[in-house]
Amino acid sequence: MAEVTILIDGKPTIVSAGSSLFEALGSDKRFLAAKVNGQLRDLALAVQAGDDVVGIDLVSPDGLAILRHSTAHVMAQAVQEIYPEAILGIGPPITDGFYYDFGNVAPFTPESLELIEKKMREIINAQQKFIRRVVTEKQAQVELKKEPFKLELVSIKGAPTDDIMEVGGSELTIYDNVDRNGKTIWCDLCRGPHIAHTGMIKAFKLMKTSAAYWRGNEKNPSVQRIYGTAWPTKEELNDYLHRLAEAEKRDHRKLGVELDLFSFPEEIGSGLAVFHPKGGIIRRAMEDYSRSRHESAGYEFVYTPHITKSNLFETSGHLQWYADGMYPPMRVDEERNEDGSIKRAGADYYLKPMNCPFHNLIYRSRGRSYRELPLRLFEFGSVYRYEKSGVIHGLTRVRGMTQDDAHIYCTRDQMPGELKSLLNFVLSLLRDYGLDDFYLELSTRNPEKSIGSDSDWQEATAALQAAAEASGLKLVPDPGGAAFYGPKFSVQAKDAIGRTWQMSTIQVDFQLPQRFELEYQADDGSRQQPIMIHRALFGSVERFIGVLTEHYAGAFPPWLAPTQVVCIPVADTFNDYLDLISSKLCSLGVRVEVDKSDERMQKKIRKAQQQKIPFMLIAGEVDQASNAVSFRYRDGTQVNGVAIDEAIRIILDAIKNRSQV
RNA sequence: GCCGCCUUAGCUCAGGGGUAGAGCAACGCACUCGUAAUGCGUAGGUCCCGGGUUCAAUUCCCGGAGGCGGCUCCA
Repeated sequence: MAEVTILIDGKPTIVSAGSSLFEALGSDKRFLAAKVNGQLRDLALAVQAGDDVVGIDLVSPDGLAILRHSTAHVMAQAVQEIYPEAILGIGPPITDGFYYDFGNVAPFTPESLELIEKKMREIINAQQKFIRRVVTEKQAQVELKKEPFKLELVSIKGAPTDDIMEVGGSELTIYDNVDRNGKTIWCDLCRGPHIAHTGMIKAFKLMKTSAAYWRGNEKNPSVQRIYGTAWPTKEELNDYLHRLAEAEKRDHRKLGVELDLFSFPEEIGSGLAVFHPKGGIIRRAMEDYSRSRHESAGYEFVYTPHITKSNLFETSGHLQWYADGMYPPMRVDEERNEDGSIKRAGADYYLKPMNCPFHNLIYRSRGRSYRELPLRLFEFGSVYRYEKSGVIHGLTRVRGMTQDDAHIYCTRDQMPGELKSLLNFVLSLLRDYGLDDFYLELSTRNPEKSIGSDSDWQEATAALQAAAEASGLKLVPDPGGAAFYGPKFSVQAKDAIGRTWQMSTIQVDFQLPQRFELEYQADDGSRQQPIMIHRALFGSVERFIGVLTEHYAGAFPPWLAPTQVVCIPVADTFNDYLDLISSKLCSLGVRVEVDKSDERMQKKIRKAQQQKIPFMLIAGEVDQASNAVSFRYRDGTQVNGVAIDEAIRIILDAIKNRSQV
């Protein structure tokens, strides 16, 4: 038999001509696909001389994606068996799972998901093979005549469609699902690759349903989407479900209720939060620390109103660009005659969606000298944005929020240095709040949604890029993601369970200085336009509290914790002893309570634990006799017999150092 | 804004065409206790709001508000 040489994992290997990839890879069941000359292929494909082959393991990212994509196919097959009228959209793998879109079908319900899961299990048990078949465009059109979405995909083939799994590469392929008797049960247009047969799906679950727009466009018809997940083993599926449950436990909306931090009273309106006393303490501690850091970094504090006449936002351009995102105006001072005609024209006042126009007015309230630059104006500024009802989410997406907003006015020469030191400032402050895993995203110009000269954009983008690179952090490009007036980078932070949150944004702006005709007098006596840098560090205070709540799972470090110390007497005869310690702590500024309720001490511990209070100080006869207390921490560890002075020092140190306990 | 689901005591949730229940929390009494729930008792409801059907609606229907999961959007 003829033999050919191929590369396996880069090593020349001799295999018999016509071998499948599966055979070439030693019939190793760990592999479910292979990368051939850089392209993912089915294992059933025959090797060609000179092929560069790498086996794709089930546990690799590519392997998981293939498994999930194949599971999506099985789901689509199940859906069409139950709802024959359903037409197929697309079904790609996504992070931790997959989805598939269907047209011409009523919304799925939890009951229909159960039916579909059951049908999927039948298909999996039948071990149907995925067989790849190359078709011409004509053939595909004939075979898919009942699948209008697929026909649309066939017709756009050739356009760069790398992100669509159904078509791509140089040829059109259909995958047939074939049963043990060789009969084709179902087929789907797909570029593949797939697992060899459905029996390789060991663990899957349908997760949720949603409506979506065909090809993600609001103008297109709506499709019904089912999300699912699939894993190599049942254990991994269970681990994944467990991770989801853990994430749910740290949901700040849930913790906000349990810890009595904040709420969203229906009476006020959607997306508008109130902070309760305990949430208020966290907020004040955060803000106070931020203020003191800003003060030492050379910022000046300003205050501006929440509403303004429309002309300010006409000057800034917001009314032209973002009127949809603003609350509608209030018309004031209008007077009408008896016939309803206008006697005196009123003025439209708007709630402010941004602080920058106000800061610009402060800048130009008098002449400015180059000696004043960089001028750094800081404000905890409340802004209101009319977010669509469907996007509002706890504290992370609201209609009313407080930005820790600053605008830095500087010369062109100062800009690169200012950006660099700004980024360091931002990162150092975020670290103090307990976030320490970052990367940066650089959002550059969207030509269709922006104004300004190319050279300005290029200069600003280069300065941002240089500052970002100097930080040594990973920089991810976000082409076209910039706001209309200038490029920005944003600091993305990873939380305790690895989720990323967009935190600070740093944005360069040539436009507003021009629109507001901002000037300074340079050292040669000429009048120059300053550059403006916008930056919010928390993004919004509300959102930052939401993120920190989830990051810490409600167990805030002592400096932020609403109650820092709770004193628990073993019996109420020790109340007075703990009162003494508590009043000492209190006089040192510690937020401390003595639990004098009628409960047993175990119950008090449980209560303090549920409130996630950092320090429990327990005292009974043994402690009192030696002028000591016993510590219990949130993780259950205890340190007994700590002398009172030492205990106070431990608590004060943790607060002062902003350390976690 | 779009699609689906949901809304019953402070919280978590059961129930169901004949005006309602549990656990926890709250309050009271007893218990005085060494590291995550002592016992007993009391009180607590416009069953989200408005309209309709019905002898009767918290329950069924329509509309609205709010929430949840997605989609879309995110200066």
